[in-house]
Amino acid sequence: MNDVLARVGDKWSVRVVMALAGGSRRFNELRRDIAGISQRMLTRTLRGLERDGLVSRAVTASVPPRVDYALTPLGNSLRDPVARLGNWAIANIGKIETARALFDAGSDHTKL
Amino acid sequence: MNDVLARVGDKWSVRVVMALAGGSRRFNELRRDIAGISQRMLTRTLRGLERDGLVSRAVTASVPPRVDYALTPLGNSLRDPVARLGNWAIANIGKIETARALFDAGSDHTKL
DNA sequence: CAGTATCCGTCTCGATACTG
DNA sequence: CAGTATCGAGACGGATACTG
Repeated sequence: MNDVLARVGDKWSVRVVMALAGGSRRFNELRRDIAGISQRMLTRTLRGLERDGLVSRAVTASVPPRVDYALTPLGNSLRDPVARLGNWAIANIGKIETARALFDAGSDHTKL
Repeated sequence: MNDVLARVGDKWSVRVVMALAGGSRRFNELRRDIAGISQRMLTRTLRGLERDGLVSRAVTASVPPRVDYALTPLGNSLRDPVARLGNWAIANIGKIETARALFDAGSDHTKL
């Protein structure tokens, strides 16, 4: 279970899954959608997700080449738990940052 | 938000939060409950969760020393999303391992 | 367009040993 | 009991260059 959670907890994996939530995307579309990801990391993340059966890869032999990525049913089943976690993070990021500031300022963490 | 997800999605953090879901636990109780965690990783994970205001740390000065960890209200609000993620991982670990085996056996991508 | 290959610094993890 | 200190292997991630 640990390695499964590691995949899910990876920041790039989460962003790729979220980017594919709306439907299939091509490589460079993903690259544009996911700000800050390098080509290398996008490739590696997609391979990892593909290996785990969460993402499908469809190659169209043409010039220029075309590769479409999409969530598999398994990948889709991950959307809900990931979205809930994401929503929690968005809702509570303020509290967490406050707690961090307090903790870092002094050992006084009796609040929160 | 990435750093929040990093903390929350971290495999050890998830397991610690799940272990504390039933109530407060002492250091070595957690160590026993969470199979495979090293002392160092448990300490680091607890510090991280404490810093983020998700876990409280109560020291009882005695011999031997006693330290109780528990979820804060904020930590408790995390229980549900984390449990969903954990349940997803437990429910789908079989499918993922099958997918991995297929992927690794099939096309030889040497490495990732 | 969609990758691979390579280099390289940084960070993480786990094992081990020691302590109040 | 509940940590801290230290160390080395390896994973991670960015930058860059090249290719079918």
